[in-house]
Amino acid sequence: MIYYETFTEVVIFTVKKNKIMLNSYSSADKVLLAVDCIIFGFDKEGLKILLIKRDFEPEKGKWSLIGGFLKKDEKLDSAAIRILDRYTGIHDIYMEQLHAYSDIDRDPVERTISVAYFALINIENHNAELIQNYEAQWFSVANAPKLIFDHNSMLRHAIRRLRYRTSTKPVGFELLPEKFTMRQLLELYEAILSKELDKRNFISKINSLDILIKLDEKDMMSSRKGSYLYAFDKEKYDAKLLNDFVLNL
Amino acid sequence: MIYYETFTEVVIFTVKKNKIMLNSYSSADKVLLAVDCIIFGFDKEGLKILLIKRDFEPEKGKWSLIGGFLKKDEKLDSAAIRILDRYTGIHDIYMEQLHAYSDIDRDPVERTISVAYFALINIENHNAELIQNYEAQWFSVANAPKLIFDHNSMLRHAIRRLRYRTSTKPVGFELLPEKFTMRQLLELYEAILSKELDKRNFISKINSLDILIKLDEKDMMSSRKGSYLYAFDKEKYDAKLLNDFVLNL
DNA sequence: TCAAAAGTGTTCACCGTACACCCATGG
DNA sequence: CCATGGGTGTACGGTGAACACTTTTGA
Repeated sequence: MIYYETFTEVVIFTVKKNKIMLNSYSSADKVLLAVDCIIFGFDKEGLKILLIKRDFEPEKGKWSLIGGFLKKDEKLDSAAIRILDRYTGIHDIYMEQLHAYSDIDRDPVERTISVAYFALINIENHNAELIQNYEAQWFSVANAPKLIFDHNSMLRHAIRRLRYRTSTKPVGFELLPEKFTMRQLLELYEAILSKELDKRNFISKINSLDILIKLDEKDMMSSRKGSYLYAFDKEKYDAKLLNDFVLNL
Repeated sequence: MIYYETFTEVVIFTVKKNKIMLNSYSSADKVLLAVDCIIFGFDKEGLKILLIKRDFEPEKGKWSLIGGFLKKDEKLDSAAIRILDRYTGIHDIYMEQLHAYSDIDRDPVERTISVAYFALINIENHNAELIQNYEAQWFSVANAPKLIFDHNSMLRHAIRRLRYRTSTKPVGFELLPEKFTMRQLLELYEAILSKELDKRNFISKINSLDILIKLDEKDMMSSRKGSYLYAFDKEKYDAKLLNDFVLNL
């Protein structure tokens, strides 16, 4: 095993002259790598995020994103999936890497770099187990509490990304139950974009995407007339997730 | 100092009962964190990237992005700036974090996570020093060589981001010399988007952004008539960099 | 019969796109 | 005088945005 003072110039020259095979970057600093998940959900009250209460010092009692550390033999995507599963029992959902946060003192306990992920889940499918088995709790995005470290900044970042995603992917649907009404879909997009949308324009844009199946079933809860339920055409939906896609709302 | 088996559940419960202040996440794995820079440049031959020849095994003789390791007391943005400066002498340029790459075996020497950055520089301003003092070399993006590790994938990713950035920021200008012709600007955008643009439409869109100053000077090199040189209106330009901005080409 | 939400089309303004000709100059 | 690149304007179609009335039915 060979050790060098620093990588880059030193290593390059030393090795060039001796033609030695490099088999470690031993002298480079190693750091803790955390993964934090911004988990969005949606229900009739609006757009929400899932938080846990930090139960140890420092910052005990404050709310925090769900997070954990990357393991040696794991990639970041897998760590995000593992951490989400551990805290919520949820898997197989939409997740996307957001950004790496690396301010020196962002975590007062120890120098830690954090890679944030954001995830979309539908609350209805998972809420019961969540509340019962885990210490996680849903908060309205609009009035999220103060979070530890730089988590508020991650959240802001994630909301921006989520807004952008609405124009790029049919991402909103990840947040709804299997069957949903047009009104729910509309309100979801309104919550994400935090602006009002015109019902007629919205519906015609959505229909032009051609990814919805209008069911024969009606939801009778919300009105006397009842409103049709919709579901995704899974195949067309997945195609849109992969291919280019534009939706201006 | 207190040690725990793993962070997450174990730590949470142990500490809760004893009300001990946590001052290290000692048992969590630490990893090497690299920073790799995709550096775009532009000249009359088109869009280019700056690469260095890896001069030690493994992968000796192959081309590589410019990279290095994050130091303990440095944030990622600073590392990217430091690494770029070390290899090129260039600083004060546009840089943006791209993505964290973490496949287990992406670096055969040792487990390394890499955070990629992309940067835009104008070749004319820096070329002389670059070629003389450093082992870096410009390659046409269109026929970039095979790169080590997952660097080709980073490059693809960076090109996609750069294309998107053209619609979000007046980013192309970072790549041009201080004074430039409309034709140069057009060709830059054509190179980035790798498609032909209509000269008249392009010019009117650019003019509508209201960030250019038409100089009294002409470039007589390219034609008999000569073509006007332009420069940025720095203030308006910076405002556009910060604020929302849309440019569909 | 009325309250409450569902459902449905049209018009207008703007923007992106396609497209062609004259200008100035050096050789 | 002519070859070369520079510079300019218009017409069309599509899309986003604004906008209002009828339908259904349970209470």
